[in-house]
Amino acid sequence: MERAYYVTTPIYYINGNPHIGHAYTSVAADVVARTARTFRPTFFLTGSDEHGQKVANAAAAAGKTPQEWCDELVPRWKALLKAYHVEYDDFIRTTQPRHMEIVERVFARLRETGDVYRGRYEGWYCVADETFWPEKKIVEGRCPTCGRPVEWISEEDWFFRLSAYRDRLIEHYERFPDWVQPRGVYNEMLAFLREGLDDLSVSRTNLEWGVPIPDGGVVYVWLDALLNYITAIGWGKDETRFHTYWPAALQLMAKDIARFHTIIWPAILWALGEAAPELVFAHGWITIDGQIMRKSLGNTIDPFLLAERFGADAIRYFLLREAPFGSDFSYSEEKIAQRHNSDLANDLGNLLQRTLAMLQRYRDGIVPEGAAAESQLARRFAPLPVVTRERFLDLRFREALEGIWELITALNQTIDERKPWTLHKENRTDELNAVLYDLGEGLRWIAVLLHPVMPERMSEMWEQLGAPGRIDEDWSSSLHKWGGLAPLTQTALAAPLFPKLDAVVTS
RNA sequence: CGCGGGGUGGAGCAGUCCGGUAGCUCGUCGGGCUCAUAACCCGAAGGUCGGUGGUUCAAAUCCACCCCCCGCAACCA
Repeated sequence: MERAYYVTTPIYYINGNPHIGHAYTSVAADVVARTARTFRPTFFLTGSDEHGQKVANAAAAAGKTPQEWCDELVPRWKALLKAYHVEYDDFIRTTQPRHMEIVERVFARLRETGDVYRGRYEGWYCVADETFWPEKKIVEGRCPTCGRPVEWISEEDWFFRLSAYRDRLIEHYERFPDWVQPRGVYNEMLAFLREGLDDLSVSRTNLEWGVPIPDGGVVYVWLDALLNYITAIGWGKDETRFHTYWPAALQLMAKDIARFHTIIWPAILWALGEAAPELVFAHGWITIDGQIMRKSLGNTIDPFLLAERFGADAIRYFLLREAPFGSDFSYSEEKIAQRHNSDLANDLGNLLQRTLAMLQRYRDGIVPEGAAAESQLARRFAPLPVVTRERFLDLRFREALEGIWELITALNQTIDERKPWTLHKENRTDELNAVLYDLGEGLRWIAVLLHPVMPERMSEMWEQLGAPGRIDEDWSSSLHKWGGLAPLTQTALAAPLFPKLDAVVTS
């Protein structure tokens, strides 16, 4: 089987409800996956991380068993993905046998190879916060966050020999300077490596909610969770399938968990004799008034409400257009509304509307024969599909969208310059037909190119144009040349695709 | 202490790696058009690119120092 394009999101930790940040990562991964799918085998994995202390606590607080708690929450996360039109190929749960069995085997194997060994973990521990604190953070024997006295804990644990992989990691970073992106994260991780690495404790003796270790305790959730990326694709079970996907083409996440994916994860993979992923991309945070969105700050955004208010496609567009992917960016409903109105309603939606209205008025809604090959637009935008695909796959979403918007602007300019209403009045039929055809064809291109970002709305547009074939075909055939819109097709003027939002509702 | 990110016209941001007329969106002002969701198109005003010094024929971009904002400082995930 042909090597597939394998893309992953983190598996989401379900100790609470999803917020817009979760949708952000998933949407970005979805756009990449949808783009890849148009021309090669693709596998998009997402899922849920269900073990660990916090889930156990959340469940206990709700008076449920951890498993009950997870079973109730998972549908909510799947609903989020559905609400945002995220089309994943598999959703893995770390409580599934297919995952847990493999985690047990990995743990056993790492013990055999000596990468996991018995050691003693000691440190200052705050019972209330369930957190270990480094010596220098302790304030007069008290927890720096809650102020309660900390205890000295000393227990037997299993350790992963992370320090042994330090040199190889540094080498890998130097040899593949693009394997971690964006650049800032790469620099930070490399600097961290150079400071030195300690071994990592990978067992928890005082916890039961996790993958059990034969001699007692459970596997540390991060080791458990990271392994999902390979348990889902058949590691240790189906070598052929596994190697069809691995190494992953793209592992996507927010930058707060970059360290786990760019230092611990490759070391684990190497310990298992596997390759590191090809690209780990850690994107920025969504901020509100310069503050990080956090449950504890009470400023999280309910993604379901947001999708309802603006439409999922408009939010998808906003998230990817507003800032360069990778940097933090500040969120506000006002900005969403502004983007929606100026880019989607005014530039794009109105372009579709005026085009269909003219087709309706001058040609009974029938696409005319056009002098397609000689079109200026055809020549100017011929390279756009290749450029756009490249940008989507490189996660330069903003640049990709800006490029597509050049076509939208060019079509609006064309209307202004060629004045179809004048051509009609003066009975200059050939010229009018050529302009109308160009507009229809340009919109067909736009629908195809924007489909990965706004699948629902672009499919509607596709139908209104009466375009032939499938919108998610390989671009090298659907956009091979200017002229794919079949003449004599019936178009359908409909209600505005992106109705303008009058007032900005602030919550 | 240290590490990382940021400080660019009224607002929000590109550009900085690989020096060479400072760009985009929104807003403002003026004009055009009437096919269209009071939308679209054209033009204008507005910035000594945080500060100081240095390298250079030339610096937002490279180097040094300083100021301000934010994050990290690891085994909670």
